[in-house]
Amino acid sequence: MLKIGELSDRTGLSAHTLRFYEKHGLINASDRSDAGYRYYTDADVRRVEFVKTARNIGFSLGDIAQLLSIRVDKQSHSCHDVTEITQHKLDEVNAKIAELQSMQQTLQILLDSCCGGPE
Amino acid sequence: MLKIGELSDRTGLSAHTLRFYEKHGLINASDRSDAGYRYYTDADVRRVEFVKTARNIGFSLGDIAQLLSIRVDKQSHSCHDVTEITQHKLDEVNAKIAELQSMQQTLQILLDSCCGGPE
DNA sequence: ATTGACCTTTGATCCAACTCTAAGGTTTAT
DNA sequence: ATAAACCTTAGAGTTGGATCAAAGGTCAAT
Repeated sequence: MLKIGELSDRTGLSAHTLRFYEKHGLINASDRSDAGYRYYTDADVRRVEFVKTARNIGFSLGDIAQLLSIRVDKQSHSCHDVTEITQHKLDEVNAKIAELQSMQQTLQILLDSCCGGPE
Repeated sequence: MLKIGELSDRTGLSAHTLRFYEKHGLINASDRSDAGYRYYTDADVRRVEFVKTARNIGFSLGDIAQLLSIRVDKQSHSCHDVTEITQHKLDEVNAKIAELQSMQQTLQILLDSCCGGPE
């Protein structure tokens, strides 16, 4: 079981930010000490990593909460809900990939055309 | 020549946002009327589209300003500068694509495993 | 048992990127 | 020439996400 500082070290997010995420329903400590210290498990580390990736991609905290809730207990969502939300996010992800690939091309052309390349 | 409202219609950004972008050095009107009305060309439309794409991908306004300045007049930057900045952004783009693809996979698995699939 | 590094909470503060408001000037069509 | 639909500016307000501060409690090692 990790304390918040150790989780912070392991994930690169500050303890501040981890508490902030908790307040927004993204990451709950698996346990608390009598004094209230948060204790985290390896599963929590993976959860934090998922949040990091999703944030980095550009999902909002609300979006991430939704994805996590599906990921964790699919049972409690109707099949239709899961499909709808997930498919929607998947569409967004695919659109972003397409835009990034177009930007990638633009940048590559810029790079190639600079030094000694054709204008 | 388009007025700001027409540019807004054409790009889907509000006139507010277009002025805001101007204040931050991203988009300048090609011309002004005597009364100060902004007038835009087709090149300006394309510039706005570039900004939109870059924002959507997750670049900050500062990043975009930098990219635009390179795009517009490569001459005034040293070859080394252009290479450095562009390569850096390219690396970022590639990293984002990788993250998105990993998220894509996660979502796809979630989707497949839901209705009738294996847990 | 005391020190220093950790932890707790509540609430303030910061930043980027908008978004809107107020007070007023301009165009275009009738 | 007047109404409706535009445009101008400066500056204030909002939102989401993150970060900090104050005041104090806890833990591990000496």
